[in-house]
Amino acid sequence: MVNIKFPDGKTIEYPDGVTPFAIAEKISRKLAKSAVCARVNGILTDITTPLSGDVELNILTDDTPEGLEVIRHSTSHVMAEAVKRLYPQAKLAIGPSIEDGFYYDFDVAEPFVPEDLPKIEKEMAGIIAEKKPFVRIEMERGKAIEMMKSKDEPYKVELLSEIKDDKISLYKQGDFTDLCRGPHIPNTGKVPFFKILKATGAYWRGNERGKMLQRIYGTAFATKEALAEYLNHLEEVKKRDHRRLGKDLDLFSTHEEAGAGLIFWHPRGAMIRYLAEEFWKKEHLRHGYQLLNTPHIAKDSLWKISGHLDFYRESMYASMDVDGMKYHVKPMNCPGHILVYKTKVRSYRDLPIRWAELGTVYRYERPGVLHGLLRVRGFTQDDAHIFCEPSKIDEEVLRTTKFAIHILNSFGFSEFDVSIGTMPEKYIGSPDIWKKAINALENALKIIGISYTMEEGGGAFYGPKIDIKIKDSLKRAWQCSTIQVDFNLPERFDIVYAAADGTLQRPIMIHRALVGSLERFFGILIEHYGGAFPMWLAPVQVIIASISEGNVAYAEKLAEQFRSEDVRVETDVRNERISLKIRDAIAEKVPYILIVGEREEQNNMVSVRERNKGDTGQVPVQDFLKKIREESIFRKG
RNA sequence: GCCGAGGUAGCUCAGUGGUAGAGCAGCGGUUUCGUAAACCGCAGGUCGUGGGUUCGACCCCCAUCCUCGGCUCCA
Repeated sequence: MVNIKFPDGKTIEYPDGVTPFAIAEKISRKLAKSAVCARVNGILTDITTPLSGDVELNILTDDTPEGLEVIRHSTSHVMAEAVKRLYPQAKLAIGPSIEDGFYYDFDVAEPFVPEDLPKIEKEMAGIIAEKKPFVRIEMERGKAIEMMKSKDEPYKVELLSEIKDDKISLYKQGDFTDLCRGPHIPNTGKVPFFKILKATGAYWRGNERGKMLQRIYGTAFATKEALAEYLNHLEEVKKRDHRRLGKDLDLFSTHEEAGAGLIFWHPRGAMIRYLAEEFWKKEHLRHGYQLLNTPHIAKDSLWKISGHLDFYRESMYASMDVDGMKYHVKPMNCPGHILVYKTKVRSYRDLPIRWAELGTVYRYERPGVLHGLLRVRGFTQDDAHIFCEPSKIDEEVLRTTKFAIHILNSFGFSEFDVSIGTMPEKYIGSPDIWKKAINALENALKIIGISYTMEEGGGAFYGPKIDIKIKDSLKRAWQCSTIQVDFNLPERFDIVYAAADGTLQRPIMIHRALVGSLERFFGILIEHYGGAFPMWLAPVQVIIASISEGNVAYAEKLAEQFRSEDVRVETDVRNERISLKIRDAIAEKVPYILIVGEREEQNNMVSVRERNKGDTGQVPVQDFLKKIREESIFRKG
């Protein structure tokens, strides 16, 4: 007999060799139907594995995260079988479940083309209809290697030869056998609602110099609704794509003539940038920073001292000749700030010095990685460098982190993922000094009470860092803030301050960016708001639309009045119907549309149409102005 | 950088070895209109760029630039 302990604490006896599935059937038909796998004494297993001894049992249904993962993993096996049926020459690599779905990598002579995907989907449907059981097979590693050799699956052989255990497991459905830890769903008929999404290239084991394989991505969900919802979500993401909205809303462009990854800000985009910059500068001044401006190019001697020519060369553009000397476009602002520091003797009384600059830098990014505003070659960092006494490092990191969160909050973000990056392989400075810095970062985060993760090896070459990722309205995470301690540059540039005891001491430097880069953050903002910017950032806050020719003068008079009060207003006095003007203004995602005709003109009123609310009726002009004046100040989206 | 897909009018897209198309936007006219598309007309393209094959290339081939989906990278 086996004693089964259930999650609710009850223990029931079953005959030896009973399977979780049989137990589920006993409990209810519904449970048996939705059961996907089981957790037996904490270990995920097949639902068909016989049980013995005393076990704690969790039956996992298709609506649990583990259940869904198993479903997706099994679907990847089904897809692999389908591919092998259609393309017998294909070699299998790996096929895990991932967030939101799964993929499988194949080595095929001809890359998959989009037309292949429906064929594969159809084949999968056939396999699913066959309801073939997933059978777990355990065997000696050597035997498995033999088997995969005989099947001519070199990638599986390679994987097997690296596994430490002698006993390995395989899963078989019909004639298709794959190396796999499991668990799996009981049979292929249990694959619920799936979709193949795309085929791409991917390196074997992620190695750039390795073989390029072909990867097929797909997803699967327990219910039709969940799949539909996910596909819907993908549509929503597409609709909010900043490249799409950037074009539709006339915010920015890139140009083949100018080069890849170089952004041109159009009037409306530039207005949003101006508003963001203005806010950013004011907040910095309020938080104890001073502003700096430094040049875009500098002689290679500067980059030699900073170490960039040694450590950052791949990301720097080639030098240009100026009077027989080599100059480089700057990839970072820090050396410039240090030069300013060095212009006079600094006292401990001057510290901390906090210098901020919206500094434009240029970095070489490989052509394949460029992406709209999110990955570019020229961008403006919202940079700052803090020079402080070593004893003040905790305090400054704390301050900076709080400030970062304040700024991000102001732009409408309130969820964060925080991590600390530790010493990478390529680094400068002593390990001891690194340890100290990491402690400082951890202390600061502990004091604030933010939870964080450690990213081993995730630091910059010159020091450890705190990274803050924001979550946008679609729950996607974006790296924005970074706070980096630097024990190294002060050393390289030999910067000092006069301490209280009259000795010269080395300050600590903290590099930090809050929104990261203006280009990237702009892209994030566009997607976060779906182009519908809050009042304080909206490039056009109000469109005044005239009903007919007779009201044009009134519309323009109002616009002039609004403009004099710093309202960002435009008029639409085209010879068009009001419904067309409303339609166009809605497409531009303008917060307020004011409709003015005879009725409004006579009483000095406006008819208000609010974004997302529709027609909200007539109000006196002064009332409307008062309302939007207040809204324009309000931040946090 | 690697694998794949793509680049035709301002935008979205059709076309396919034999004279380059539509809708929207633009411009002109008519209409003067009350909350998500009035009507008529006009104009707009060296089909990303450079070579090649061909009697003839938007179409086929090569190179190159740019974009997209991934991989890799991301101080």
